[in-house]
Amino acid sequence: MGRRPNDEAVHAWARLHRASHRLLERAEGALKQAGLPPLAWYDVLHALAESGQEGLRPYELQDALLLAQYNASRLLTRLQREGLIERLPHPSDGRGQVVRITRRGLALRRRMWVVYGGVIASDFENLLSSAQCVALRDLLDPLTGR
Amino acid sequence: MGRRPNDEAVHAWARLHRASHRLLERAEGALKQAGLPPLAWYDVLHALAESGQEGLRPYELQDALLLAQYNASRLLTRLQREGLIERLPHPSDGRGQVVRITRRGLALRRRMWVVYGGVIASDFENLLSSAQCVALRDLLDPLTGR
DNA sequence: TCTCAATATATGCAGATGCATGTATATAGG
DNA sequence: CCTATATACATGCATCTGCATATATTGAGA
Repeated sequence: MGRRPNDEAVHAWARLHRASHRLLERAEGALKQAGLPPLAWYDVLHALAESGQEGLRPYELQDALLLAQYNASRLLTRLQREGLIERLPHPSDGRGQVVRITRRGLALRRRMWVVYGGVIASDFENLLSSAQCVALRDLLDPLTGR
Repeated sequence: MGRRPNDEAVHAWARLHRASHRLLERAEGALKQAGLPPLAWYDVLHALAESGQEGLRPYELQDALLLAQYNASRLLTRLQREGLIERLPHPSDGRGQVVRITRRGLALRRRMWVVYGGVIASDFENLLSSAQCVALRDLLDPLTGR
């Protein structure tokens, strides 16, 4: 574990984080400029929309979105306060709850995707061919694993 | 700008950010566990060390590290408080200052690199061949530009 | 059934961040 | 030289985040 990384690795490492940082900044900026909430809200709404009316447990959202437990808890509180999600007590597990997206949440998700998807299209897809996207994905694949 | 991104792009986008997020989390975790300051401190110390005794203007650091102006200002305040850098009034530009790393700063940078470089080696270089690092870098290159 | 460790979620507090704005100096145009 | 605008940096305030810890419930085993 105490090894020294070689130059190629260090440069690739730096570029990876720089690219990610810049792109996220763009996306956040575009959302803000459109008067919309931050990306994290979209991620939650998207995951919940995909889960259908089954909804998700908060800990499932944590895992899916790489959120810290306390961040998930408070993020859900904010979304709930805006009427974008609902939190129901879990029928069989008294410790937990089930989170579901509301119609308002679905509507906001759609409005956010117009902006968010637009950034992905113009600032990302625009600069990479489809094959490059696949190649990038394959290269990053081993890094994503846990 | 209002276009819809295709699937390959969306997946690659997601993986890029997920990989970056996970790796940074690892690095931050390793530093914290070693009782060392966060990555942002390393980035500043590294940039200043590279700049030699010339030092850098705060706005140069902002550009190099993609920091918001107010973040840079406060980050430098913290580093200064710990004696890791010094801020001198700029000789010819009365608005500005010159930031230089101290010997303490150089020493901390070295200690941080042992841990940080170790993470890069084990969690990144370990999973990608040298050629893959180069390929990754090339793919990300167009995304880095401004 | 009682106890204990593990799991699910929430929260107080301190520190970090974003946003708007403030202060000072520099530079360009008349 | 004077004024207007741009640049460099700092900061008050509200929000968000991390960290530690609290609360409730479940499940496994004695």
